[in-house]
Amino acid sequence: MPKISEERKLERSLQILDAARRCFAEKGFHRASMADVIRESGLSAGAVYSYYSSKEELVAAVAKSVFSAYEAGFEEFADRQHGPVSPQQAVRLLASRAMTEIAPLTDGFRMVMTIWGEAANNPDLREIVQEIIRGLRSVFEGVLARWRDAGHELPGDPASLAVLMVSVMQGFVVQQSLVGDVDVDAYLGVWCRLLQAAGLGDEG
Amino acid sequence: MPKISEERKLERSLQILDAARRCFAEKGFHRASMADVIRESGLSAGAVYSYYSSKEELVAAVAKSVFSAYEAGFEEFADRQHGPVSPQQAVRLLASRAMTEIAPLTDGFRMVMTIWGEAANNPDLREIVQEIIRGLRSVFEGVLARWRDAGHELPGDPASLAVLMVSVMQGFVVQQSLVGDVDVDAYLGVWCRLLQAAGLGDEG
DNA sequence: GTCTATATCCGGATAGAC
DNA sequence: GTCTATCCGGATATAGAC
Repeated sequence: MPKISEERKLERSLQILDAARRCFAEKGFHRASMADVIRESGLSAGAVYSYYSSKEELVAAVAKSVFSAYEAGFEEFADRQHGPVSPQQAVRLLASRAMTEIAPLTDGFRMVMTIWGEAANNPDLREIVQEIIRGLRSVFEGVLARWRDAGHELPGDPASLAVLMVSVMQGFVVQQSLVGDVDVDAYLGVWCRLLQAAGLGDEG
Repeated sequence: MPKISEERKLERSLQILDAARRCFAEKGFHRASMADVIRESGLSAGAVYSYYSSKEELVAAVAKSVFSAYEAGFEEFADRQHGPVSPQQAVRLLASRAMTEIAPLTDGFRMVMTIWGEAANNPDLREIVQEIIRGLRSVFEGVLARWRDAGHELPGDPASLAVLMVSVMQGFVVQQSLVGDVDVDAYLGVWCRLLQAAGLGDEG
């Protein structure tokens, strides 16, 4: 029998998750200590550990939380069966989702980069990241397949093109987080014009 | 007055660097301990620390070494002033360089991903990585500018297009290192066909 | 349920012999 | 120049009071 309500519990765990995300984004998973997270959360060690029983668990929870809102849009997107969407539109929609769901987080893109780097050597995180990548690919693949079925020509199979389109989004994250000089609008603009020129645009 | 020759010294430091790279690629920078590196190198703690006075220094040296051979090709490329190269050709050449210089290293692409992740939170590494990214961008930018000056139409300015082209290479690294199911030839193929369709190919 | 204080461990770096 | 043994700081996780 819990002495505090479920809502209160959830609220607390989110408070911890948020503090952890900020710490991890700022210093990276390894440089940020549990002491940092505890301080940032405004709670005590005991309290934090009662919600997340290890740092590893907290790391995984943070990684999931960073992508969750973004991923939630995938299904919404897949539901739009009504009429084929152009690849260009799909690019714009998914990019704008990233800008509303991930960019506003403190050091959002750097956090993503940090997660990817950790995922390269941490099976738990890799699993989480793979799911997102596969989901994103399949959204693009669906759009491309429907586009082709609607009578448009594609310069390759939908699956391979989808991988490429995911790459363009990932490359933005890499360059934005590590160099920091990428203008989103210019980036999207040139990508969309390229798609247009290749016949994957709105008038394609 | 050194008791061992300069060559011997260099050889040793490379031996350590190589061992460190393998360890870092396998476990990541933080999970791999100096004890791991020391064991892998076959030398002793004292010896290793006489060549690299801290782990941090070793990490930076490894990061530099991973990119050095790849980067060396940039100038070679820039020297090819004789006649404009198509953007598509540039893509193929730089990709093939990556496949010969980075892919053969033990867990080469995962090592790159690990470096990027660390660079997100480590100013020293970030500097190193930025240099590579800027260099790669400027190679593409040069090619695109010459291509345009030779009378071809571009779907955007060379600088923005260059950023996009770098992204496509980076996205490959991300997906290959984290999902591991990307076929290089299919990937390059679809990218080149897209460039072709957009008028940036050999017959563009 | 939550806090403080701390046990325990591990990793980086060094000291001194050879 | 190189090796072994070791020191020290810091980080995770827990134990026990309230």
